[in-house]
Amino acid sequence: MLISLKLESEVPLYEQLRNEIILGIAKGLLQPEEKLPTVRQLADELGINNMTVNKAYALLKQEGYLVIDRRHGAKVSLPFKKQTSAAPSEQLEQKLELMVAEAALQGLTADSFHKLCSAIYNKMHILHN
Amino acid sequence: MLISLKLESEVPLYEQLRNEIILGIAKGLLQPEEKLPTVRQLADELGINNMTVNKAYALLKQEGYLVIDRRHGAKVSLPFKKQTSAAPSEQLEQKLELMVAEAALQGLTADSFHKLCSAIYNKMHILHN
Amino acid sequence: MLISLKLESEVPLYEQLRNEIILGIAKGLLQPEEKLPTVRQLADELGINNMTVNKAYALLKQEGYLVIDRRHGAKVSLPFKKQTSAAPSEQLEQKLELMVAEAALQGLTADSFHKLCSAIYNKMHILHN
Amino acid sequence: MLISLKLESEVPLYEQLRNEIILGIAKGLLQPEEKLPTVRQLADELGINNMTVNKAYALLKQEGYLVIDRRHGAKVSLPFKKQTSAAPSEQLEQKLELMVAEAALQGLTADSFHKLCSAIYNKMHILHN
DNA sequence: GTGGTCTAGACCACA
DNA sequence: GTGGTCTAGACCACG
Repeated sequence: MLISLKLESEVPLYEQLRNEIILGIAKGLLQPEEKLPTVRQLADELGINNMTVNKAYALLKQEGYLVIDRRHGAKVSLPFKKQTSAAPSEQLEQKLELMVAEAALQGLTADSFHKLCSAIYNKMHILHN
Repeated sequence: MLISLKLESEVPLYEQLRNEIILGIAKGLLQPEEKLPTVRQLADELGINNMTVNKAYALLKQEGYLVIDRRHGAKVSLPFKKQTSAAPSEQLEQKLELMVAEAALQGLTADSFHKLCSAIYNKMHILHN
Repeated sequence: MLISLKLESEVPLYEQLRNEIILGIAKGLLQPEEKLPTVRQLADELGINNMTVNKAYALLKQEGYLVIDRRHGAKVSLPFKKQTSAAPSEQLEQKLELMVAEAALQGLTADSFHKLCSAIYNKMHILHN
Repeated sequence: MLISLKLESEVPLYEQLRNEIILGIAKGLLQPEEKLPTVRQLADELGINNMTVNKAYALLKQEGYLVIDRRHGAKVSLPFKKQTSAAPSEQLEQKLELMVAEAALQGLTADSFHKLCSAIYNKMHILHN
C-alpha cells in the first residue's frame, strides 16, 4: 500500500497518515490482522520523524482501528464494532450536514450527490448491505 | 439567524463562523443579497475578536459565498447555477471519501448513509432537482 | 496547588502529572472553570519539557477533565458527567478487584479497607451523597 | 485455574500474569503450599516467552506471594497474619486515592463505591473479619 | 502569548 | 528489535 503525504498541506502530517491508513483499511488494501510497518520503517520510508508516526498509530489505536501488540508491532483491528443498528455518530452527522450544504451551494444536485456517494461506497471493500 | 460558537472546540473560531454562515445560506436562513452584520457588530454580538470575524468573512468572500462592498458591507452572493453535469470539487470528493470510509468501518450500511444524506438534503432550502 | 513529580519513578512523567491534576480537582484544590498554568509555565516550574506537559493536558482533555480554550489556555471542566446512576466502569472494577486481592493477602480486613476508603473519600471535595 | 492474557493490553504481559496469580490466590483458586506450573510449562501453555513467566514469578517471590525452591519449583506462600492494627502499604493507599478521585469525578457516590468494595471482598476466599 | 506540530536524537521497558 | 517516553529547540496557526 502506497502512502503519500503532502508536506505543504494544512492538515498535520500525523492526521494525513491516520486518514490514509483508514482509507487503506476501508478499501481493503490493508486486511484485518495485517501487520503494519514498524514506526521506524514507516518514518524512514516517508521521510518524517518517528514521533509523528507514533502519534498517528497511537491515535488509530485509541480510535480502535489498530491494535498494538508489544511483540509484533501494530496490526489492523478486526472490523465490526457491531454498532447495534448503526446509529451514525452526531459528529459524522454534523460534518455531513456541512458538506451537503457546500455541495448544494456549489450547484450539485441531490441526485449527483447520491451518485457520488454510491461510487465512493463501492470503492470500499468493507460493505454492509 | 442564531450563531453559536464552541470556544472549546478543536475547530478554529473563524472556521466555525464560516461553517455556520454557509449552513445559514443553504438552509435559506440567509437570503441571496441579504446584508450581513458588520464585522464589529457580529464580533460584539458573539464576544469574539474583530479579526476573527474579519477572517471568516474574507474566507467566505474568497470562496464566493459572500460579496463584500466597502460601502454596503457584506452580503450573500447570488446562488450558483445548477451543475447538471456537475464536477464536484476534488476537495469535496476527498473529504467525502474519508467520511464514507470511517462510516463504513463503523458499521454504517450504504443504505443508512444514503438515507442520512437524503434527510440532510431535504433540510436545505436551495435545492437542485 | 503544589505538584511534585518523581523523576525516578516508573510511572511516566506525563501520567504522574495527569494523576496529580485529577487529585487536585477531586480534592477541590482546583476549582471548576479554574485556569491552569500555561504549558510553558508549568513545564518551566516543574523543570520538564513542554511536550510532556502538553501530552498530559491533551490526555486530560481527552478524558474530559480539562477544557482547552484557544484564547485562555486550559481550565478545569465542569464536573458531573452525570452518570445516570453511576455505573462504575468495568476498568475501575477490575483495578479495584486486584487492589482488594492484594489488600486481603496482606492481611487487611474488610473493615479496615472500608475505613480506609471512607477516609479517602472524605478528603475529596466533590462528594455525591 | 484459567489464566487469560490480553496481548493488546497496555499492561505488560508479566504484570498481567502476576495479577492473575494474585487474584487466583486471593480467591482460593490457588491454595497455600500449592505447586505452580514450571516456568516452561506455563510459558508453553500461554504461548509466551519463558523470560516473561520467569519475570512474573520473580516479582511474586519478591513480593512474598510465592516461595521458589530450586528443587520443587514455585509454590504459593502461607498467608500473612491478620493485621488488626493494619497499616496498609503507602503504595496501596496512593493507588486507592487516585482511584477514588477518578470514581468521584465520574459521579460515583461514596455509598456505591462502598457497596462495590463489599461485593468484591466477598468474592475473596481469604477473609479477615 | 497560547497550544499544536514537528524534528533529530536519545534512553528505556518489554519480549 | 519493538513501541513508549523524554528532551531541547523550532515554527506555525489562532486570537
